[in-house]
Amino acid sequence: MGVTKTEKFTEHQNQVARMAKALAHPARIAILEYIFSIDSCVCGDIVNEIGLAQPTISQHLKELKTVGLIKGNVDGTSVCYCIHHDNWLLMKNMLSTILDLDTKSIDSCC
Amino acid sequence: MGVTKTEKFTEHQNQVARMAKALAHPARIAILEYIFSIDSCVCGDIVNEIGLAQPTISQHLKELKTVGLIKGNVDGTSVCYCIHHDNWLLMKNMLSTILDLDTKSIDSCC
DNA sequence: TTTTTATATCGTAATTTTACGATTAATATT
DNA sequence: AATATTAATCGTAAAATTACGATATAAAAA
Repeated sequence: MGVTKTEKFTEHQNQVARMAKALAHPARIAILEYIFSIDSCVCGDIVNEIGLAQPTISQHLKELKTVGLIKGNVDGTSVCYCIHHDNWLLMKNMLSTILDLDTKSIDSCC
Repeated sequence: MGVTKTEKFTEHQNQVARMAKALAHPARIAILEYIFSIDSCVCGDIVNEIGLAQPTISQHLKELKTVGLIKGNVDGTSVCYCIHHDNWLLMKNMLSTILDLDTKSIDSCC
């Protein structure tokens, strides 16, 4: 136990959940907001911005990179991160398939 | 360790993460999609629809209820669940504050 | 070349999440 | 009243997540 039973659900349901999971931690929200606020690549100062230890930030960045929401390229000793805009849009579309289900439905009870 | 350092982040960042977390499991996505598909209350047959044990479903329903995305009212021996439309809208607005950040930004590097 | 700087990875502890059998609680049926 | 039905709760195991010190890696600066 402790394992999500992925095989019980559709590929789409698993992907939606996977995207939501990437956003399911305040540190990752803070990181993404910060990168957006710079409006270009963030080189080096993410660790200073967020009040967590460097390995922890590195771990969160890795998760965001793994799901494809950000991309990083090495620049000397530091690494520059920025939003992967194409994948961000894919993520939004993915999430909106569930988020926008309420536009079609009308309160018929409760 | 193992605890999210909530105090390091803004109330808003914590709330966004909390909402995303509610959607971060395929079973909960499946449950929500199913309730939407019925377009009214779902009384009793959620467990049959999703291929997980009854206590597991009950646990997921509780989580969705705790964040306010669904509401349930007792009807005899069964319980009817439906979407909490007001809160669903609040959740969408909450998430869109981060999801829509990309509309303002232009690729200036990477 | 040695030292500094910046990030990633390793190892690990604490906590949370996921899952489910067993049981309880509450109502409906007989 | 006894039984059946349905959902919640309890207890617990397995796994995943979060966090960070220590260390490794890699490039820049001295």
